[in-house]
Amino acid sequence: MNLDDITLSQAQADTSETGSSTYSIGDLAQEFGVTTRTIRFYEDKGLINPRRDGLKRVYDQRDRVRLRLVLRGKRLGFSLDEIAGIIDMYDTEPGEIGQLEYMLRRLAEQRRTLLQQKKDLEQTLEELDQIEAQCLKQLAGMNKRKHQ
Amino acid sequence: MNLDDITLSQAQADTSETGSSTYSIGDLAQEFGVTTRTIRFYEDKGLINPRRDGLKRVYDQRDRVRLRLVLRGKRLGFSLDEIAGIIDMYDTEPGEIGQLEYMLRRLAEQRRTLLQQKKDLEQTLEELDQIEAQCLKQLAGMNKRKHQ
DNA sequence: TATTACGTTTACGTAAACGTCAAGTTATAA
DNA sequence: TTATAACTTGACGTTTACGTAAACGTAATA
Repeated sequence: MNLDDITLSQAQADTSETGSSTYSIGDLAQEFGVTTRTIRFYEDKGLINPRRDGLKRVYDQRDRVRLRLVLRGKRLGFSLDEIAGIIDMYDTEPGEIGQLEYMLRRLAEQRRTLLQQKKDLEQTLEELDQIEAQCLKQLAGMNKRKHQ
Repeated sequence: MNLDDITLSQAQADTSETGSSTYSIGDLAQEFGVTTRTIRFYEDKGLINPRRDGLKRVYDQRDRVRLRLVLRGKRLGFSLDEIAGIIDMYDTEPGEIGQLEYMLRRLAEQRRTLLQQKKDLEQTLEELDQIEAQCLKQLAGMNKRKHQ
């Protein structure tokens, strides 16, 4: 395979992070380990809005970042609706003063949720440690008897 | 209302954390802010197994702790199936050595998941901070102009 | 004794988040 | 030119996690 065989989309994808590269739906699906159906579904829910080249969806860096945010939100257990609300905060231009105050309240609420999660997370991790210690102790005991 | 009006279940519930008190399904529902339907559903999924007094479900401390674990798992975004797997680790008596090693592998995997979540969480919190700073800056600018 | 409160099972309904065809278009490779 | 790969839009199916309604039992209260 020589250089002429490299497709345009592959070449552009290869500019990686830096340039204003674009991606096909398949590119993103592969990169993030999701199906194209999933990505289209997110578009349906208004989470991503790629440009079109004819019919085909063309994703740019901004779309890619949005997808990354969606997937991170999912790993944190948020619903797509909640994620939509969160991502909106990322790139909403808040015009009036009321909007700003509303946004600050939402930020505070979101922070509360995340801090509760952090507590839950740390408790769970501690408990895992205890269980693991128990297991190792048991295992050590069994090895001892085996070697007697 | 005098002391004779206090029902047995209320009196027992009042021994709070210490004693080997029992609870009705309604008691737990109220304490944890879920519906009785939810609690029965968790039982259906094998997450809780209360004793019975005739037909009525009677929950003890162990059941209560289990419910607490389920709800914490939910706040962390796990499915009920995943939660079942996690809770099982809490009170499984691992007899043989193979079981122990299997459990250690599961613990390690669970830890990986939680640590990824922690990363996601901290990133998100940082970004919230940035957005909030932006908001406050905007707001400060608007107040300045207003007082000129 | 009738009502109210709380409990039970059974069963159908529902929203979310996709999976899975089907049927067609477009561009590149053989 | 034909086949293959990647894309498109429906549209129906599926799993999860309950909600909701029906129809009934039981126990304390008015």
